[in-house]
Amino acid sequence: MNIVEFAKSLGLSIGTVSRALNDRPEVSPVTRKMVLMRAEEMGFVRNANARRLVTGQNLMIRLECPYNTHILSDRYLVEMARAIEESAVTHGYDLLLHLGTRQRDTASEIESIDGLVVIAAPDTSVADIQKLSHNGHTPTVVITGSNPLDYPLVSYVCLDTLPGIRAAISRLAELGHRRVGYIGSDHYSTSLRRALPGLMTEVGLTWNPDMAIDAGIAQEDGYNAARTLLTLPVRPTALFARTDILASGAIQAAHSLGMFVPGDVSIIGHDNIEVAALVSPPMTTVAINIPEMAAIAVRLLVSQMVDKSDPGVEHLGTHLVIRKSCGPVPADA
Amino acid sequence: MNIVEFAKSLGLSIGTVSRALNDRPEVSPVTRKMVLMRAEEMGFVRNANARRLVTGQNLMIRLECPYNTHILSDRYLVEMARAIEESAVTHGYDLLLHLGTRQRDTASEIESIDGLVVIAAPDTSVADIQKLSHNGHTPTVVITGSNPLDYPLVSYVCLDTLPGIRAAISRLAELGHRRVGYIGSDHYSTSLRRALPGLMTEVGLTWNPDMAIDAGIAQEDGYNAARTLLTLPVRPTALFARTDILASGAIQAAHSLGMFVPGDVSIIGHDNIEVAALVSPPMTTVAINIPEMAAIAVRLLVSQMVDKSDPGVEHLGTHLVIRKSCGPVPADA
DNA sequence: CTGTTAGCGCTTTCAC
DNA sequence: GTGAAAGCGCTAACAG
Repeated sequence: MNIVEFAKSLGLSIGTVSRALNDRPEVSPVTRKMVLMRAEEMGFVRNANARRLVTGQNLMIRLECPYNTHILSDRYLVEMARAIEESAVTHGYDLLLHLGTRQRDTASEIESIDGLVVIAAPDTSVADIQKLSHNGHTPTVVITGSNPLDYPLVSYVCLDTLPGIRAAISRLAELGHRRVGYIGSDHYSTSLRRALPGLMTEVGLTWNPDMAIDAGIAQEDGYNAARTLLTLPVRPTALFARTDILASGAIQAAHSLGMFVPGDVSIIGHDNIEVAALVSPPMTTVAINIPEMAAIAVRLLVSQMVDKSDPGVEHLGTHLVIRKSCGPVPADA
Repeated sequence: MNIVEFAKSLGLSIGTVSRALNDRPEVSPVTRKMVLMRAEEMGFVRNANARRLVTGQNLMIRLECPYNTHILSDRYLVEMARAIEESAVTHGYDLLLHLGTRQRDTASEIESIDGLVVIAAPDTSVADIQKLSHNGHTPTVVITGSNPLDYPLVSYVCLDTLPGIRAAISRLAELGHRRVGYIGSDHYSTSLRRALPGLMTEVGLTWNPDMAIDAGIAQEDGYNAARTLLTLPVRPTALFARTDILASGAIQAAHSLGMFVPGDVSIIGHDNIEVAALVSPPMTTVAINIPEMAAIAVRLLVSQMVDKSDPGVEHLGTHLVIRKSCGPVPADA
């Protein structure tokens, strides 16, 4: 059934019906109510494609995820997608999903979306963003774990991780630790590596470059790095790992050396992915406020799409989640 | 730019251009090549909404996920989404995402999709499916961890979990275990509870109803159940948990009792979610072939959408993934 | 407040 | 093999 038949069955013109359905002010309350009621009754729904064609609005945004989600982890992705969808829906938008599995040119649907949310991976480049946003012609917001890219035609939601990391190592200092090992990943943040010495001495820890290892991204990398650190002649009494995955490897390494966590060594992770709460012991870690990140992203995007405002940049902090993987420095250390 | 301007700039009629772009046979090879080339050059892309309107094809399927993903876990969801997207894209379809966060009536977009993939949760009902599929009017496939629902107007992809579970406990028997505890979840499968006694005695284990606990779904439930089982006067030497989440709780329970896994107690999970590989020790578990499940789902859906064939039902098995949480029965037990 | 009508951009007959 | 023209179902501008 289309609007013509529907209008006919009500004895009204299609114009009136359309106005009623669109909640326009020019239609009498009585008529509107009647139209709405009968549409419900008869199950009449307007053809979305015709509406999109004539209005030029798709009410659809695309979520573009990196293929390789390493850092983000699946939990991150699902939570992010869920939060973005929620925000999008409240603004009246639907969510189209690209999980990065496709080869073909995405240009084929250039006009089928109103905006784009890109979840950036560590290796996302300016060229990627440029292509995805069609040189900035499609309103776009990029969600990144670090800093904005050098491409000002799109919006950015960025993470300020330093304060949260400072809180993490500061907690270790309060627990009496002095020698804290760092299991890093230059893959994600070379800036942290640079800031770390200052950060550590600031909170009262001793900085020792031999206790900072640039591991990779896999759990095994964390395992190996932790084995190295924990078998040092003068070993660290606590470890901070740049990701929970690395930290979970570190926990396994401690166990493999017959050490208890947190009895013999304290461990802190970063990201608060699902695993963090499920490992044994549950992991103290630095958490990202994903719903807020998503809400900010959608807000930036909507203001580009609807208000035609310029792209913007917003920052967001992290916070420490305390579980059971940290304790006081062991007496014999 | 629309097709009129584009055609004009080529000195052709819109009919010819349209035919060339649609790869119709009636157009001369020379013309076709020219049209395609210039479209690329000039960046001309046809308006998707106009095409959808006139063809009645949306080339879009919706993925409907349960809000509460407990069992499925996020990994399951992401992998499933990724696999479904991949299959969908090879068939030319895009993926619309509903993560179950919305309240409003989905009827508003009834005609904007060609088909629907529903990931069923344990509590998904016939009424849910009926509503989502618009009484079977929208081609639909339901992916379920157990059996088809009593609603034959849609397709189903089902999991045959029993053979995989049999393989799991059979492995425990081979390792010399006799007393195996079961941490179940009637939430997911009451059928397993019924089949278990037979299964256990079949593979050579002793069946003892006191060693079967109906836990809940949270990690803590697995923890509590395992504490109960492992402090029995005559305790089980191995545990099989219905989900990896429960199993991860069981590992923590063992640690809390000063037991080593697998030295003192062997533990097997089910589902092979991300966590399974990351806990300490990495968990032996029963795995689901998610990409295959997704591929089957999309195939069933496409044959409904394109070939107008009737809904079907397909089954799929699971397999055991051996990691490090199982070992021989301890000598003193 | 309501009815009439001109498109939105495309596909697809129907002529030639 | 190509061009002309009739819609697809809707919204919005224009009359009344």
